[in-house]
Amino acid sequence: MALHRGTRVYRNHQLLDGAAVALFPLPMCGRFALHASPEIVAEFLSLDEIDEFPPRYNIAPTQPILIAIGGHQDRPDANRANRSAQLARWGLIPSWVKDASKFPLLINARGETAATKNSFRAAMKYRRCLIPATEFYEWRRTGGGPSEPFLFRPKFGRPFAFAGLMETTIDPDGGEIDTAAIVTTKASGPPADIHDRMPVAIEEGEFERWLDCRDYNPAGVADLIAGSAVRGFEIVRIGTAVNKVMNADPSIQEPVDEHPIRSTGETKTAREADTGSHSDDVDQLKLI
DNA sequence: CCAGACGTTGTT
DNA sequence: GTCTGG
DNA sequence: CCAGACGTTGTT
DNA sequence: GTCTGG
Repeated sequence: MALHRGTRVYRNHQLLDGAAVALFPLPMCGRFALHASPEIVAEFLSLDEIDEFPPRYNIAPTQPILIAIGGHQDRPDANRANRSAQLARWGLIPSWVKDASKFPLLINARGETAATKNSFRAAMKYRRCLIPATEFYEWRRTGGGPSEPFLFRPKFGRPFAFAGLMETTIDPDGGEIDTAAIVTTKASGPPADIHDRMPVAIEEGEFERWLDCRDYNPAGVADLIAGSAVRGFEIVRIGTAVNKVMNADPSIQEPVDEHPIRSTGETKTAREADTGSHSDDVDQLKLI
């Protein structure tokens, strides 16, 4: 690990007059939830079948996550995509890695560069996947104080899907291990107030294209990443209980404030529309 | 040619 | 400060 | 992503 | 396996 750490420092800096200076300003998604029923998720992803799974409110790196793969309609009778769901460890391990313990945890892949990186190139070309979720979490770093957690949730009750990359590797015991990472891009709109990076979400109408690695190469899906916007979400500040992975019950999602501090999308939130409470939040309402 | 990295986020 | 575990 | 460890010798 | 640095 010392090697990697040293390398990172070296690559991000350049020696000028003997002093290390940053070459460029280094401007995510590290936690999410999935508590829709398996039936809803299967319908959402057009899966023929799906195993049971429990509701999870605090999914963290290294844990198993549900992913959907496949998608080319190679069955003549298929009007629904030929997809399947399975579990993968969150933290992608490239197939050529000999000792995963000496390799950093790749929970995110930068969408801007993933197609050219050794670690992601093959997955970007051959093993794109979707990662269903019902909410995700982001932390806002404040000056010196503790970071504040925020919940990003769709304004209308439906799951969404992250753009994911999947890889299969062989563990020391000879067993196959499937791993996955979430694709990220530069944050824009309201999410940018929380964090510089955000996960890429794929619209339902584009599931097929993202998953179909036979007919669409990385260039053929680049627009899904570049044009990604986290639309139709509201962003609410939540308590710090989410910080601890052990805290995994629904209460960790309870808002701290009365209203969402931000909303993404074209209109005011459903919640505000229902209650008619515009008030202080309206001027903070920003559109993507 | 061989050796060694292969990544993201964040920080200052 | 840095690494590991979840 | 955050939280929590970060070590050795020896013993049960 | 493939790329970069030396």
